[in-house]
Amino acid sequence: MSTNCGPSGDELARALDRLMRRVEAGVHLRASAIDADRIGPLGGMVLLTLADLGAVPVQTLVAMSGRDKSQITRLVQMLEGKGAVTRRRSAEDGRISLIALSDKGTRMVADLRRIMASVVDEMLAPLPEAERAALARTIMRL
Amino acid sequence: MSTNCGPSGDELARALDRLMRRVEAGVHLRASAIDADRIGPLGGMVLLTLADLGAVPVQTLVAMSGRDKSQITRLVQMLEGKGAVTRRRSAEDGRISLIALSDKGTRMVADLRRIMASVVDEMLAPLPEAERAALARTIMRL
DNA sequence: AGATTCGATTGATAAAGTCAACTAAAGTCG
DNA sequence: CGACTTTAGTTGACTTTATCAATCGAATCT
Repeated sequence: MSTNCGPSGDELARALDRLMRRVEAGVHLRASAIDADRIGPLGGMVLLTLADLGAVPVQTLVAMSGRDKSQITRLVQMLEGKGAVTRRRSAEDGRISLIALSDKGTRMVADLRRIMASVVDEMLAPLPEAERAALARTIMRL
Repeated sequence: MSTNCGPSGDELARALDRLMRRVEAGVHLRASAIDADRIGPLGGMVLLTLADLGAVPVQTLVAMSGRDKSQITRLVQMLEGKGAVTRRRSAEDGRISLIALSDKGTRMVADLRRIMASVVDEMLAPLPEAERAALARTIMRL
């Protein structure tokens, strides 16, 4: 498959890994500031996913997060308890309960994104503006 | 300077966040395949950090990971128990114990990187080769 | 020296994650 | 239709990971 990829594939993965570790650590350090509602990192991840996808069944959140379904069930219960998400039964399929952001959840996502943006900004500060823009365009294409 | 940044800063953060969530989920799903030695995701993170930095005190790993020092202490004990890292007291400062990869740990890092690279490759497959190279160059500059 | 700071570790406890068993709604096929 | 299998989601028991305060010993500071 990747026969003519040369060494760049490995290099890229390594660089991306390093970047991700830095972002991860940065986010983790600011966790207490970020996570005022105590929804945890996975909770934040799920809210962001919901912001991307709209109302989805639990199983979609399972697929997008790669976690166990029981964990997602309990996480959604917690988020519902905190008023961050709402659920309604699907009309077509009675087994499915559709999860969506509430107004409060939407506000929480906005906060999350603001803080994430500040972490990323800080991390990408050394890059010239042009390159940052190019990076944004490239990544967004995925 | 950042006043005329426009929406790109936020967009970039959002795109990067989405990419990271995907990589995270991809890695999580392959966890059982990746993590033959059962060192956990944080264990892998620490090994990769050690591969980047060489022999470092525990507190450096704390700073790089953003976790609690006690957690890192126990993690290092576990990694030492599995033969992935070695430790020796610093000659200059007797409080510091320097952690470094063992031969086995180095092999584990190679494995980790190989699998990470395959996940990333798969994820970046839709990009044309030229853009992937540009991306690698940009990220490596950080 | 005595007090203090700093790197690292331990203990107790809370939170997150895992695995198997279970309920109920859909789909399958005689 | 009515037994069957499958699918979405939930629950229970349990393991692992993370957190927070307290501690220990080696440096540092008057």
